[in-house]
Amino acid sequence: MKLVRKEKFIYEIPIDKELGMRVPGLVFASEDMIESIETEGVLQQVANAATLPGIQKASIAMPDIHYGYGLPIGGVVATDVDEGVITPGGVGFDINCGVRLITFDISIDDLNVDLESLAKKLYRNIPCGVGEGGKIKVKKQELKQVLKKGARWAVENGFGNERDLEATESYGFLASADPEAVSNKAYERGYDQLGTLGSGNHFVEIGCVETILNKDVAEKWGLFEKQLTLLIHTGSRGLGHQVCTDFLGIFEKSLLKYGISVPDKQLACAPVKSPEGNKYLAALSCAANFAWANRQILMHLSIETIMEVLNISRKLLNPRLVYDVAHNIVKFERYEIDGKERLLAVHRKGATRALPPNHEELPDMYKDTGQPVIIPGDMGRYSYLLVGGKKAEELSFNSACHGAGRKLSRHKAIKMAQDRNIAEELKLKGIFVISRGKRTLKEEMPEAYKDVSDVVDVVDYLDIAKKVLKLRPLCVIKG
DNA sequence: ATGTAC
Repeated sequence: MKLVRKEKFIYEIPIDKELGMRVPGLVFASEDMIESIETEGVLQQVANAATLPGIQKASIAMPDIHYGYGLPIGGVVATDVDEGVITPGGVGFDINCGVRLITFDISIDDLNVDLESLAKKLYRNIPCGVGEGGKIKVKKQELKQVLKKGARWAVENGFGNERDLEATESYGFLASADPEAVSNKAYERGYDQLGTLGSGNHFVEIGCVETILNKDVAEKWGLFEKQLTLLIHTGSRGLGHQVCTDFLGIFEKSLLKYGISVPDKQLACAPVKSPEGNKYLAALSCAANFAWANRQILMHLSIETIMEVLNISRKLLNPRLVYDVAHNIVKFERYEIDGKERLLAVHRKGATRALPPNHEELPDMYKDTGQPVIIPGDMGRYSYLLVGGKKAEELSFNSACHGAGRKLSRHKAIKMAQDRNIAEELKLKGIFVISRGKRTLKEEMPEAYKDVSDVVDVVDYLDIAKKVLKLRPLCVIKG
């Protein structure tokens, strides 16, 4: 695949008419990253996405990009709502997979419990693992309310407060949700999965602020060094997975009907303004709302556990949600294209929204600074908090990276880890990890990922999002 | 990511 270096950290895949590319590909990465990206057929996926009807400006790849279903994970594709398509491959199976960061009014110097007992208690109280349900069980009518209201449903049912909604992307729900668009099969998978973690790269992590990198913003956001933090990464579980599966099937059949040809079947799509496209948007929004309710409940369960173990009141602990971001989603957003304002369906698949200062969609508390952008790394090193930058609109439809990005496939990681005891290795570094699945820790070992610092450096340099602080993990719960 | 295969 032809790749042209345009300037530092910006590479272009020129338009290949034979392939049917409508726009170029655009890759944000360092020279070192380009080498690993080029080997996996990932760039072919970036080019394939550029053939989608209605795509605007470029098929965009973030520095944490890696091979995915249809489109790479770490991709941004914006299509015109009137002339373009919507595609499940551009969102991913785990609809509204995302991450939220919570801070506490407590320094790790004042922590009077050992981390191991905190990890054990969290593991006991957080349902985790593939296919696992939790204690919260809802019937169909109630689940419909969840799908309609998102995080608000959780708040109305005692899991959090109004301020949490202010500090959640889209205030924790998409109004385009229609519970009638969701299949019975998806409902079946959702009844007992509210407030559950799942598996794979999902986690609940207690950590602390290691280094402040932007004193001004950190101060405005009330963050300080050695501050105790909570990071939660999960999505819409089986329900969202089923919604994705359902519509991949529907779109594969409707391709012919709409005369759309795609270079890869996994790019199955439909016009945004078709009955199929509308229904996918309605169902995807339900799954997104389920995920926001899920993270809201998980936050509540985690905070209750921390209060119990630390034997501290809520008032003293003072849990505060910094922000909740979605990194697998499609959103309708307005952008100026060739001097004309247009409504675009911005697909972010493993990409985080990064709104710059003064953006109209920002809540008042983040108007002057820009949006908090949360970038989790691997469980053995660190994670980052950034803030939306000035070049995000011009370069990436207000999107940044979403994590460290896989360096090894799950299969390769397991093979390489062999008989190693990853939990024991991390314990030597002072990080207590408990996982339900035997293989999960091998798949998720630090070496399976790029160094998140290198990834974050790229978006920081390009002013897509600027670094605010670095977090360090202390105990991690995984599925 | 995922009732890791319907």
